[in-house]
Amino acid sequence: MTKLAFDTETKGFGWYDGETAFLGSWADAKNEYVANLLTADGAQEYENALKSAGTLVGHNTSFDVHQTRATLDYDILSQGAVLHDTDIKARIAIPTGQRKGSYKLKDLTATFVNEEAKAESEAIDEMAKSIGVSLKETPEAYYLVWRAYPDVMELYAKKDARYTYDLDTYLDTQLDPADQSYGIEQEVIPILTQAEATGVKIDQEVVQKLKAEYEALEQEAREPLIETFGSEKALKGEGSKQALLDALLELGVPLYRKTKSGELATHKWALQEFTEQFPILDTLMEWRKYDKFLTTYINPVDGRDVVHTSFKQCEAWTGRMSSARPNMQNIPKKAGKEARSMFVPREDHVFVVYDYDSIEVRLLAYYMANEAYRKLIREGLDPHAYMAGQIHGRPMEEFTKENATPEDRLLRDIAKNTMFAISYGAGAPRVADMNQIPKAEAKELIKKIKKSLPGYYRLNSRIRKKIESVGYVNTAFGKKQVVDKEKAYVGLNALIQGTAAQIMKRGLIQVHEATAHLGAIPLLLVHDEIVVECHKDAAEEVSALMPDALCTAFDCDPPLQVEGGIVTTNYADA
DNA sequence: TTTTGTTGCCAC
DNA sequence: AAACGTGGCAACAAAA
Repeated sequence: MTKLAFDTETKGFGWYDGETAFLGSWADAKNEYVANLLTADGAQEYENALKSAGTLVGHNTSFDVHQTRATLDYDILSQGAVLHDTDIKARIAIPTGQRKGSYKLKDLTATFVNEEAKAESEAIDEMAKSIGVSLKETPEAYYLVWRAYPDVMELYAKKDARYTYDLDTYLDTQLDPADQSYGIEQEVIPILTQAEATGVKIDQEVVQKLKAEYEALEQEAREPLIETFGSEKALKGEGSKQALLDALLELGVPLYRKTKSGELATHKWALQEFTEQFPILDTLMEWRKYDKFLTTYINPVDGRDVVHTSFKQCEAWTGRMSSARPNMQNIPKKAGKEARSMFVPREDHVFVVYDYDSIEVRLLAYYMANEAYRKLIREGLDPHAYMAGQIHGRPMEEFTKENATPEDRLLRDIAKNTMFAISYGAGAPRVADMNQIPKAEAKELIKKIKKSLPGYYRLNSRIRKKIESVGYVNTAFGKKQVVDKEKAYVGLNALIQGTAAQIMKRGLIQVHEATAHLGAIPLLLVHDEIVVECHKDAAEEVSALMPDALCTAFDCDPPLQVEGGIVTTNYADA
């Protein structure tokens, strides 16, 4: 079976809104081809070419699959061809940190395969300018450029397919055989594509209810603010940042924290310590919350039946995924968790939701290789209660969820927060902030926790040495996590988070393998959480299969564990 | 005018 | 001694 590289030229990102493709191009080992997808003949020719391939290579393949499905009503995934993606392959073979420059097709090609690629993207820019459109602003600009200069655009479309083919060939020589990462990514591609294509159903009734509710809350918070500040200039509109600052200083709020650029900061960390003396600050923070809720979470779903997010499989250098347009990975859970109730299963369907239980802590225990700490977690004891016990020199039982007094419960939570912060490489100032304790105390806390983690120093110095000598650490699956030598303190985080991200991807693959025959479709991936949609009749079976599929993604001591189950109502109840 | 940067804040 | 990591996005501000 032949290998083909393929590409589509499109009118925009909104394939689900009819912003379809107008050109399809493809390349085999020798030749390049292009077809006008707006004609029946061209569309057929493109479809036939795709169908003939045993291996298909794209750059950001998911997007082209969506475009092809939307334009030709032909689903590449149904054909069973092996899919490759040069964007993802490049990010594995030449990791972020090692590569300077972007992972765009033409940039990669110019660096590794053919220098003239760079000139072409500039030439398209020029053509766009000559007809007065901006490629950045309006994706439809590509269409307009094609209409104005069809021959040139068609030539470039063919070249894109050629570049993709040649880049793929080159990248194959750069993949490290000891690194399993690309194989994992490759299997994830079609699963994510299906998730994007299916999308998540929105309950408009709930959207409208929440919208009205939050608009009222916003109004309610706004009034006292306007009264105190003298006008609404301090809230929104031109000059509002300065106006707010002026108003707060006028009130006598002794702001002192600085932003990155040296201005006085007004973020919640800067405000919270003065709320007792100036209750209006609480109102301000509330108002911001309502405003954020409306603009960021309500707007993108207002009036939509289904949202189709776009997953970026390897965007983060740690290997984590990200989600955009809209970002489905930062829907509020604590602050305004009602937002999640807008996302619902389709009729007669349910969500089956599972997430890995404390995966970072488990991986930390695994890597520290200390039997006592491993055992603690293996036996299901609370590692944060243990840590609180170590810090305060008391038995851990006094800090467990069941036994702890409210004060001790607080101490346990501080220990927990600090654990997370440490694994992210945080220093004393940040720990002091998040726990609302003095900096000196935070420093002491960090020290005690590190000392109570048997094997922590050994692990950390091993990671630092590795970074200093080769510039990266390897995840459990061999992925290179390039770490700046100046910032070696993030090495532990790179290892833990990178490994966790890959476990999630393997879990996703196994869940798909185990449940696809039941009609289950993974819809959302939120770092350590997976949301699958399936018919209610299949729910029990899917739910029974998922824990094992997820937990066997990586064999470690202590073993992985998940929690979750069936949700019939909405995402908020997960 | 358009583009790019900054601030603040949501998630894990 | 000091250092929190990864993202996306809205709104505003400044530069081109």
